[in-house]
Amino acid sequence: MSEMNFPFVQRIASHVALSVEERESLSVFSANRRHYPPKTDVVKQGERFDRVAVLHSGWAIRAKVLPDGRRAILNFMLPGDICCLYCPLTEVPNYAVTTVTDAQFSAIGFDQIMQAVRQHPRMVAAIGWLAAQEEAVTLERASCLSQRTAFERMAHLLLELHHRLLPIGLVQEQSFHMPLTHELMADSLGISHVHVSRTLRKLRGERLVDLEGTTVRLLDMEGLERVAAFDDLYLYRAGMSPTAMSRVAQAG
Amino acid sequence: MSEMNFPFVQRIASHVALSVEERESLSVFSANRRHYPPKTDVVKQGERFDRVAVLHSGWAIRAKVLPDGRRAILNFMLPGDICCLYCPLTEVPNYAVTTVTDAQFSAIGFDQIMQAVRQHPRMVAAIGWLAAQEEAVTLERASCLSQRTAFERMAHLLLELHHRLLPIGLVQEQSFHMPLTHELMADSLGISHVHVSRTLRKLRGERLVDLEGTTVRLLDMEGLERVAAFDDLYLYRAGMSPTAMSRVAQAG
DNA sequence: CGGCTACTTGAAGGATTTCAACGTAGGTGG
DNA sequence: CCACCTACGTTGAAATCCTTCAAGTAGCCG
Repeated sequence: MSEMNFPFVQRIASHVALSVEERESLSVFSANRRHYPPKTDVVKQGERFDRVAVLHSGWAIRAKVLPDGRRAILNFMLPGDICCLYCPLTEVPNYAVTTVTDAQFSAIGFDQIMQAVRQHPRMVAAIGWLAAQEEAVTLERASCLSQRTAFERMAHLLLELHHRLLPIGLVQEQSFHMPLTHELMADSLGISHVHVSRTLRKLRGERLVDLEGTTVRLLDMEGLERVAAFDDLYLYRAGMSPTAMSRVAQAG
Repeated sequence: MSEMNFPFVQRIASHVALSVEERESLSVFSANRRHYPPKTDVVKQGERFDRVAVLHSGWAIRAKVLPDGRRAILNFMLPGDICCLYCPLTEVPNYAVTTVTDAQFSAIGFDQIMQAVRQHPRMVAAIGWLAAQEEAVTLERASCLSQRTAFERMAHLLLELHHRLLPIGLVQEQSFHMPLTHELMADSLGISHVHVSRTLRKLRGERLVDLEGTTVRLLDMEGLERVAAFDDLYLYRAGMSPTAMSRVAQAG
């Protein structure tokens, strides 16, 4: 086995203690690894796609596009993220997955996953854990759109990215690389790109964050969390409990 | 087996041809059926809950509440809906499930589900189908919040409810019972309850819908769909393809 | 009948969008 | 190397959508 430590494995391993064999079994999620240039559709909305996708490197978005061109970004995908878990079933996703930067994806067939699950029942928990996190991120975004002001949403987004980049080693001293245009943030936060600019300015003005090019530095985490009503529990940081583990591992 | 035709089964059967045995096997989802009065928490946000919930009758909401009391309704739950699919894993949901009307819920243990799956591998597809629909509804709601105006959102909500109530026999001649207060709609659409009132008035003014008490009548479906940019494909009405069926049924 | 909850309406205010203009940086071809 | 182009970011001013506040109505239930 080549490199058994890509972000997907990294994230799971931080929640579930994996045996060497289990770890190797996860390599199916690294199969068919393929490179995509920026702004490329990996999965097209409304077109046939019957696999599960895993992002290994780079940033991507999952988005719905309206007939008139308006775009809603459902969530940002970071290395190790999974998506399209129901595509083997529905065969036609109602959202698109599009790269933001250069990115590497795997598209895994359902049969390959089930084979790994049969060998190692705990795979169900490993996959489910990532799926639950994807759901959690998306639901919290919906809650932002529904209830928070633009200012609060922006603060929340930066904290969310911080908390998700941390476990895959992409944060150094409260700062991280964020390769997003204002338009991407706008479509994610449900505001105009002009207002993104103003909102970021206000965050800087209040000494909550600092921006240098594509680098974000969170100057005042507590202040941000207060502004955003950020509750990091929603990301299930605690890890998987032994009881949940054993309950779900019965699956095989 | 008592009554093998509750909405949960009804909806699955309309997508998957079920054998008598499979149908009976689905009765695990009717176990522990329990009644809840209106405005009662079935699942509490942040408190332990490690089962899968199924709504048999009545209306409910799935919502996130912010520390300061603001509430985002993620989706409305209708008879036959499933939720908390990841709760056996996460053990602590980051959302609440609350009844709107009198309602009957089942809470099913993960082991019971897996037992049914072992007997009838197609159960995976049946459950997955409902889960995919829940996800679809929630994502479309997020897209409404992100990109649509209050007017469009309201039109979209009414169409969504219509399309979801139809397959469980709760629509008569374009009209249906909607036991929602303006405040519930407001928290779902991300607008104030005052603006819900005005928005409904406008919909009536344009002869798109008619309201009598809690009964909604859609007067102009095409007009509504145009206003809402409604694409009913997102609900996967087409049903499950044989290829998807066989692919996923390998699970057992 | 009183008290509650839900709905409605008007008026004022605030948050956000739109429009328009300008600045900057990077990439390409002459 | 410069000219040009395009994509991205910024800023101001006006317009719009929506919220908040306040007050009034209607229905329901004790």
